[in-house]
Amino acid sequence: MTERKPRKDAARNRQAVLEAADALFGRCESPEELTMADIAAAAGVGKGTLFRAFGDRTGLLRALYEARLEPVREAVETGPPPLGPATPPRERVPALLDALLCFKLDNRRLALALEETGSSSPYQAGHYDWWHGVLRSALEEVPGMADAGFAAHALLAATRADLVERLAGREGVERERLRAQLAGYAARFLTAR
Amino acid sequence: MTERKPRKDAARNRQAVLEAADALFGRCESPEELTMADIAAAAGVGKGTLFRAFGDRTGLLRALYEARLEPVREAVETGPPPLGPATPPRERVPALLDALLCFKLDNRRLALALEETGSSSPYQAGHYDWWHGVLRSALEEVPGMADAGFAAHALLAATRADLVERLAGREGVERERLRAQLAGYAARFLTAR
DNA sequence: AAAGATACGGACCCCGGGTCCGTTTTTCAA
DNA sequence: TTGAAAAACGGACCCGGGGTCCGTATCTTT
Repeated sequence: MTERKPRKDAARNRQAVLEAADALFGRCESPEELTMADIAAAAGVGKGTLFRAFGDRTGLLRALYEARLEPVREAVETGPPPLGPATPPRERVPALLDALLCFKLDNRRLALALEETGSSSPYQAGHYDWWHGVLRSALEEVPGMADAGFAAHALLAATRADLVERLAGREGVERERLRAQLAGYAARFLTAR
Repeated sequence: MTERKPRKDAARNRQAVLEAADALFGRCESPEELTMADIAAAAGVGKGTLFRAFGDRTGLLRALYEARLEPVREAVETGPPPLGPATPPRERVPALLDALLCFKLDNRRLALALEETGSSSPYQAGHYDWWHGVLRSALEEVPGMADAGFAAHALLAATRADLVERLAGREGVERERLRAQLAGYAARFLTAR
């Protein structure tokens, strides 16, 4: 047993930081102008505390992201159709992509901040592998689907945070239109052969 | 006439920097550990010179990238099939994607460095818009293709530098296999309906 | 050849991520 | 209840890298 329950103040501060950061990311324009010191200040906490709780900037971003993602993850793993595991693949694949797109739209700044951290992100954040695994297995069940692994990567790439930011942000494409476009793209891919 | 021809030493130094940086990016492991000071030193030049010539880090990266891309650009704009403009779209689209993939494979570090600069890159680097324009017009000529603009974005996303880095680098997928996978993906998308 | 224009280069500035350590709070056993 | 050990606090501090500045060197032009 290497688990020791954290001290009360530590838990409280961790929570405060999470909430403050969450709020700040929602407010700010671009995520890289949001400094660790800012977040610490907003949470009423010292920088040391922040780094002790999350290790580094990436750690904090990941924790935030993970918390936000949790409901989606649950819906995908144990929820009802069209997201849950009981859905037939031709229906589930677009549903997964749509859920991911909506998630990125709802968490633009955060996803952006996380995906542009260090080299070969977001491919080393745990959730990517999870998404890839789920999508891949769904694709594998589609008759005539070759290279489901690569296809999963390629489809996921269509929801990259910076692409979403460009389309929804800079070009002003509305949410529903973007969802429709992605759905159309996925549908075309799925109906092939 | 705002054009004035540059002084001889300026031109020489610019060239030296370009060559030094090019060599260094080929050699180094990950691009973010390659500092401006390093490049200046390798080129036998002061930091000031480097920044005067290229503005900032991104400027240098762009100049390098542009120089490397030039031949490809030419092949696409005025070359013979399957890359050139005379190619029928169903053949040209995969050819374009393959050329882009090969380019990224041949310039992994550089592409990586450029794509992870600042927020919403690489979508603000000029060459992206160019690729997107070319691919989009090719797709528009495919019968039954809806939303060619989005499709172009999505297909381009499948060649993102960090994805290529993960597949070719971390997972060790060989060049030919990766090309085949991308080709298969594109083919499936194109033959739909 | 000499002066005006342009470029050089490295010391210097700034800012943000990350660390350190003296102080404070919590925990827990006696 | 208490006191001492363990854990957390927080902000001054460090460091490295991008970018600037300006006195000096080089080129260009007449």
